[in-house]
Amino acid sequence: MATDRRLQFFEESLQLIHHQGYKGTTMRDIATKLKCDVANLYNFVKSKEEILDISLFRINEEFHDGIDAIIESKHTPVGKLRLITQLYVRLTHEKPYEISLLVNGWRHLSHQKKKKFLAERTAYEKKVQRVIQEGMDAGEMKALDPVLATNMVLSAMRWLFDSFADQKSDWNPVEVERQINEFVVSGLGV
Amino acid sequence: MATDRRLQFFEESLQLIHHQGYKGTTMRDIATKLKCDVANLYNFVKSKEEILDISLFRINEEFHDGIDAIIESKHTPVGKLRLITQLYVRLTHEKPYEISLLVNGWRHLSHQKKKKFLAERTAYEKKVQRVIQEGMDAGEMKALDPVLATNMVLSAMRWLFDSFADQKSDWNPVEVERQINEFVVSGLGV
DNA sequence: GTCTATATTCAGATAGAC
DNA sequence: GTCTATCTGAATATAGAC
Repeated sequence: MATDRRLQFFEESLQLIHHQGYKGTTMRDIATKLKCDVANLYNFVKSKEEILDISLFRINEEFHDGIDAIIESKHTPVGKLRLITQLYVRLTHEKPYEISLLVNGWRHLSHQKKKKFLAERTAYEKKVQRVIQEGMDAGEMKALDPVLATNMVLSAMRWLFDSFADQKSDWNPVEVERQINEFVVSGLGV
Repeated sequence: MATDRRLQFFEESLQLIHHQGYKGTTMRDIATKLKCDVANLYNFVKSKEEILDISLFRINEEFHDGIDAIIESKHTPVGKLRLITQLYVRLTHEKPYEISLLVNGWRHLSHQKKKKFLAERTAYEKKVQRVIQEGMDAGEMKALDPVLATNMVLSAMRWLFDSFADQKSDWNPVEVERQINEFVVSGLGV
């Protein structure tokens, strides 16, 4: 089917981009993987840039929608933080190559798109920061610098996409999530 | 002086590589920054690849030597882990653009060099893992998966190079290190 | 160490036939 | 949707004069 081919095009592209980087992946590399000619690829996107744009902003929106749902929920700050790490682990397990774009690929967006991405990223980091700040105010978490604490929590999970993308690793995502939460919650806990 | 120019060449190169990526940085970009012609750059290195090779393996060795000194010291596992995070924060503060290579740039090493780098990195992650394992065995740290715990601890600091490289941020590295240790030690603590 | 060429290769993208 | 052929620009690197 036509859309199957399109789907395969995006899948193979993102895998190559993860392993070789965006600039290190050529349209020829992708065509070779799909066993077709370079010209074919332009049936699916009108430029190489579109592969990055479309994939990156789609996963970005999915992640941010998830965070918003959690923040609007009725949970304690610690409970919300648990759900946020759970969301991140689940998304990363399901779509490691997409998450790879949020970690590394974004640097190669065009100037305007990069500005948009970074503004959104900052806004969502602030939302997580607010959860942590509330936890500190409520005495549920120890008083660290909230910016620093937010960076540590989010960064502590930023190796997962690489590990989930790797065929040789076979973490159980539920167990990973449980242990990450134990680390993060007691790391911030009073 | 001649070596000044060479030093400046490496500094500007690494800054550009940090911001634009290795493949995204051209010899032309570097020449423009140095206000000289592209041909000049080949006075300092015989290829673009050498910029990466030389800088990356130099900082790698510095980091690994530091870890070895800590591991051979007479400290408890928690004490050693503290010193390792302290070393990482200090190095990252002093040389954010070099650390950027260890986090991202390594992917663009040639096949053989990449193999060598990854083998060394794995070996040193195992050394840190052994410290954490000893902490768990001694009852100083809670029983998490040691591989997972090691990844979380190291990954939790992996945003610092980006922040230290950024002119707008002005973290106090000593205070950063203190808070990271509080997070990490109580994150792993029983 | 610095420049002015210039060789060579490779990348993204398009035209047009089937 | 697929191919062949091709354009255009850009990138690494070198030769050789000053």
